[in-house]
Amino acid sequence: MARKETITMQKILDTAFAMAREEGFSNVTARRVAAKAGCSTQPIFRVYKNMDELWEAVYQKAAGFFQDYYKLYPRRGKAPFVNLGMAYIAFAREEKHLFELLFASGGPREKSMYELLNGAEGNVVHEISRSRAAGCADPSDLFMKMWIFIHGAACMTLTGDYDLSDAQTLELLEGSYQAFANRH
Amino acid sequence: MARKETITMQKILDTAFAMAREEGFSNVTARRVAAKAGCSTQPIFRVYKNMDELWEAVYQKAAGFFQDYYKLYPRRGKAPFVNLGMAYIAFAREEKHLFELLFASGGPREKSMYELLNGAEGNVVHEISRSRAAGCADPSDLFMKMWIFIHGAACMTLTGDYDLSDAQTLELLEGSYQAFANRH
DNA sequence: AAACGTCTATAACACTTGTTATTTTAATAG
DNA sequence: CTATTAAAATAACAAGTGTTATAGACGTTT
Repeated sequence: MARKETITMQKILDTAFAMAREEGFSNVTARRVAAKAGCSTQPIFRVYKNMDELWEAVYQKAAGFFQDYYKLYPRRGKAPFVNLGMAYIAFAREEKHLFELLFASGGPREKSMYELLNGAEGNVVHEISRSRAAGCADPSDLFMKMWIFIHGAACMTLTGDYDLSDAQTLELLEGSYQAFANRH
Repeated sequence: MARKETITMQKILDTAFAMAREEGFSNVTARRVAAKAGCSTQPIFRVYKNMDELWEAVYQKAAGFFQDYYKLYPRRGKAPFVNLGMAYIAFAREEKHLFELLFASGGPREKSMYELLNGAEGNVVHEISRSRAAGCADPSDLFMKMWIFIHGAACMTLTGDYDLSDAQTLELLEGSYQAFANRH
């Protein structure tokens, strides 16, 4: 009845996501995706209404990718905030382009960090509740401070102003956590 | 002997800088600058070899702008790091596009933050020396932690995840400074 | 007033972008 | 084997980019 589909939606999305990951989100253009997928631009616009729709799909895939990354990252620290920071900073170092897209671009597409973390299984919000149950006086203040600190370190990896090993980062985060928690 | 110059280098640079400040660095294109300056693109390429040269000049002007901003910002905190943080975070809030260009873009043009701050008069490096003289045990560790924290808060203003008043920020920074300083 | 020299404007080139119209290809149904 | 039908390729359009060649405008000098 008709010709067989060779370029699937999945293939286009995977290609576009790989490009966003390796070359940066701004390099995900119609012609470049087509070239990397080994086809013309036409199949893209068959399965996606326009590029905005593909970009949105790439963003969502990146969000899921981070959540998996966070979920699977080894818990080496004592406090949940420390583990969150370790995963977040490692993600910034190892997935610079995705980190920029998700957490540092400031674009309109961007979810809030809270939302993005809350979506992950084993999410940090549960861990905050546990902190409160464990007797922390002001967990939301601690959360904010740790979050600012973690985000700062992660963003500095993008500009090359932060380049510490995992062991050093672990020590840094443990120390900061203690410093923030042991007050008033 | 010749026609009078109407579009000066200064006018072009001022126009381009204003655009970078108000509309973002990526909107500083040859035609848009020309339109805003009320001329054709030709005068731009008379005084600048190419757009890269103008962009570099805009970047340098932004760097000087921040240094003036930092120098003139009122010192309301007790510690030098707190004052640095207040100015830095206020700059991120009030000059989003310039902050992104200078401190959060990750581009190849970017100076290190240390370099950028060190260039300012009344620079923070002097203030660190004073901290050491004042008896702080490990000023470079304190500097790093405060710097990470300050940078984190500033970057969060870009994504809308940090929106505290000056008074709240002052309290936050004073608290963090105390937390970081009272450990070793 | 005429000529010269320099600044500006106009127009064009080559390239990239998203998007769409048209044509070709291929697989199935009769 | 032919006709149908959907997918893919080709080509084009309109808008944007940096850059450059050409033509025009203007002030100074002779």
